[in-house]
Amino acid sequence: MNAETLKGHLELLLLAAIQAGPAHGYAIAERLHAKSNGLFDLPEGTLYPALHRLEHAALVTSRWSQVAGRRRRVYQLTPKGRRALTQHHGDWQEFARAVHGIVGDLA
Amino acid sequence: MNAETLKGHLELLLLAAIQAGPAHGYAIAERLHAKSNGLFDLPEGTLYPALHRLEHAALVTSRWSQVAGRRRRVYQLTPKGRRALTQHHGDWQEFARAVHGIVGDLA
DNA sequence: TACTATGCATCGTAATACGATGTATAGGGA
DNA sequence: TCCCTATACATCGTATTACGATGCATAGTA
Repeated sequence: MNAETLKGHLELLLLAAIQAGPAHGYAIAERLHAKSNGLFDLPEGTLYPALHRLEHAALVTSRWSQVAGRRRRVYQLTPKGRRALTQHHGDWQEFARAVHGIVGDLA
Repeated sequence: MNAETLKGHLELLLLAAIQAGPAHGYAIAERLHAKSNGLFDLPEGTLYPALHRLEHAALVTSRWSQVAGRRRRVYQLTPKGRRALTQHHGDWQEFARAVHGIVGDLA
């Protein structure tokens, strides 16, 4: 997948993945990978800074968890995050409709 | 519209707009504006560098034109540009399907 | 006269995705 | 035992990008 394709939509995807239930970074990446049929495969350099941005923006909170000797940072949506997700979702639909209106002629 | 939303999809939109028929920069922006119901309103700082990138990549060619005392640079798709458009269109559909698969649960 | 629309262009900035790299644990295969 | 892979976190530096600001020029309109 083109590197630039994701830009501007990553936040939506992460929020949506977390909305499905609290999860740590690795699990979030796996959810996105599975639900996209393998299209999305977030590298660490993309995933973790993005999660930190979400937390900094108070859209998610995190807590440390210890599972089988491995530490995990588990993320959860805040009410603000849920609102942001709704907003992003609407924006996405509007954007996708607009793109379709332009390239739809080709189909 | 969020500034980042467009990222990575601008090339597709421009190619699609030009595919509808040769056009100069201003006209291309108007087509996108109209076909998106006003959502896309490309500023010059976005439009012209992007067109230059397309030409540099040999996806479009340009020729100068003089209309009513105003000079215009008219862009046209190359065969390579047409192929790129097809490719981008496929990529877009794949991407949009994947996003829908992830956020679709919210609807 | 001044403003708006048309039409081109470039520079600098901020944001972003990501490759590379590093650390650490657990488990399986050679 | 040794090594590789998967899991799990993190940061740094780079390239790319969209875009605001700015500038130039013409035509029409208020």
